[in-house]
Amino acid sequence: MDKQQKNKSVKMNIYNIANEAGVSIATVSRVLNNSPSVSAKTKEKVLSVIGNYNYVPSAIAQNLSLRTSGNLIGIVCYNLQDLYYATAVSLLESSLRKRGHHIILSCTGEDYLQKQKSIEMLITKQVDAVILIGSVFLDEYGNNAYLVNAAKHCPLVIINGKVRSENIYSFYCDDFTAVRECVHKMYQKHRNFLFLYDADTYSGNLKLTGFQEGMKECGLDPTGRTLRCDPTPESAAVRFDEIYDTLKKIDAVITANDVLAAGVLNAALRRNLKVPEDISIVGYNNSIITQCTTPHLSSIDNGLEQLCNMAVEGLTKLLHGESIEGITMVSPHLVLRDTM
Amino acid sequence: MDKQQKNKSVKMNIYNIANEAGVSIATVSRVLNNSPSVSAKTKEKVLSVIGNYNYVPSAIAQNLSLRTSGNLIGIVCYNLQDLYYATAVSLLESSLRKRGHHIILSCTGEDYLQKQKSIEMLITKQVDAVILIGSVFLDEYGNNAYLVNAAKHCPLVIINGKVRSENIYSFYCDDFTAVRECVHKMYQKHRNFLFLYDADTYSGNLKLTGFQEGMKECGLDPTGRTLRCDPTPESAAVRFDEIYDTLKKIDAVITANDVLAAGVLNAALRRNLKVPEDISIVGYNNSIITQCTTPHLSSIDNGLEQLCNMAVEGLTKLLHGESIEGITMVSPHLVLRDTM
DNA sequence: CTGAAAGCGCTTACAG
DNA sequence: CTGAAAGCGCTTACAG
Repeated sequence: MDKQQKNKSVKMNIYNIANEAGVSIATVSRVLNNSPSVSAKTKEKVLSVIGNYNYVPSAIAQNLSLRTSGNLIGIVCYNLQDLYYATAVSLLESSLRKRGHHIILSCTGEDYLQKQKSIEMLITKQVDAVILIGSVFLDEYGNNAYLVNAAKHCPLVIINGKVRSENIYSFYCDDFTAVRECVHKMYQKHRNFLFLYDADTYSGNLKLTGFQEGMKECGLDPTGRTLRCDPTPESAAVRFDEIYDTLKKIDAVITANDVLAAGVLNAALRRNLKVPEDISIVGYNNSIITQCTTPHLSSIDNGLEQLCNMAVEGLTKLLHGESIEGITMVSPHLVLRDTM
Repeated sequence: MDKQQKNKSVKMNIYNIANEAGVSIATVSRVLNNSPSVSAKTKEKVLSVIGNYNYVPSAIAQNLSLRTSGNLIGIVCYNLQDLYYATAVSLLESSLRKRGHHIILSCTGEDYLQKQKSIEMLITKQVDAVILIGSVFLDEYGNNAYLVNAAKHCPLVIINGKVRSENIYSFYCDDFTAVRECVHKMYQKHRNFLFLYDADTYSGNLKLTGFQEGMKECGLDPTGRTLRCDPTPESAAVRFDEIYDTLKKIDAVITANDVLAAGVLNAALRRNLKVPEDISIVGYNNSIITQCTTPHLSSIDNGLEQLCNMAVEGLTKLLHGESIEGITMVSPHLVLRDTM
């Protein structure tokens, strides 16, 4: 057999290797697993055959045989093109990889059926746990049954969602309070508020209701002052422009993320408004976008890194048989820059 | 056995189910696979036991038994916190998921050893293929041996990298020509060029050399006019400021991505430069950042979506036994907005 | 329509 | 130090 052929990608298994080396599969397995009880000579021979054929044992079969898991963690996320989720997945991935886990990733958007399908697939793949990021949506009957059901197979970790049920662990950011307090703070100088958002996620709703509650507490009426737009700066700018005159000169805007805040800032500058003198703008996520604009955006930092770290730490404990709290909350904080 | 216990998460296997239903595992398997040759009565009985125990068969074991693959595709990417890579992974994931594949994700940064480890892990997990995004780095000997080796096990698809070898398929964007032509275009009005970049990836180098070549063709000396900075707007702004006076009023800046362009724009505005009258700025990636700034950034669109689509299409063909080109190139184009 | 048996690619007691 | 055998959780010819 010439070199050319040896390197051919014929899928080798342990039987082929054993045959070629003139030993039993048990022996091949032993050298694969560095068992001390193999003679140097045999070991060398087997190793050379393995090398020649570029043989790599199947982790799948090893796990089956050893009754061990594949150290797989499923991540189901809402939308990876949103920097927030991308950052979350990135943080989780690196943290989990350091602990010897591997990631199966699925992005599902708002479609709960797709989400359900993804979770079922992950369970089928024997994942040790699944992590949902900002992707808790109700099913057609308005409940979380599909999550409760999934949790019978492995722990479910939810980031920025809250489900109280057996074997489900929620980690979320108190966006409600953050926005509510932000309204109070802005109320010191402003009266004409506007809230812009672009998604009906759990945390999106916390922000929205936080805004409404804050306004009411300040004796203001939130009606007509919460607007949904598409997830682009342009859409935010257009919505802002549409409503600016109607609502008698808006002077305080909070947005559900920094991209929308940038859009509002653009529209405000286009109108020759002075920021923050004429209008204050506060974004959300404290992302790199805040530093891409002139002036830089003030933004609410939702402690994503902390959230992800806590989630992975919690998950690690669970996988080690320890128990953890069902619900963990992180407090966000306002980061002041130039737009407020 | 009460309901409480039934719902307990005892890992069931096909033997337990068969026992409980009073049939053989073959029969259970048949109802699992919807075989027509099971009596309605038996089927019902088995199904009820399966339901009671919330049993889900192991796809791992099924694949082993059927000698089928798990439809797993490995994705190794450089840095998911960079919007460019996040978008790439998102596009690949949704496209692959539609075709019935699942994704194992690994983010490795610049560390080639980590990259190698990730690729080996993926092969061990029996992936059908691995896709590398912007993450081709040379090993300590300055070569790609670890990739060539990996390609003996499954096809390697490289996005924004170029490796010519058996079973390796490269899809890249002609960033060299894009930047080179951009320099020529800017040369119509400008003479004082600057190029800012933040990573030594393959495509990063294409952009860099495209800039140098373009300048030379225009009779300009690129020396000292290419600067590396950190991947933040602030770092870009600082580097720009440092060099602005030294280099006698820079009036044309090209950056390796939009974040850096935003940083330069900030610094320029801070100096009260008029954009684009006093200085033109062109970013790269045509990301959402371009629309977050005032004025909006002109940017080179590297056709990421097209690249990802072509890669997945190519991969699908490969997996169906068809053959495809080893190297595929996509042409980027300049998108003019307000900064040039 | 149903079950016993062999097999997927591995590992590890158990003998020798 | 080495091999034959049983087992991981499945599927599917082969008999009946």
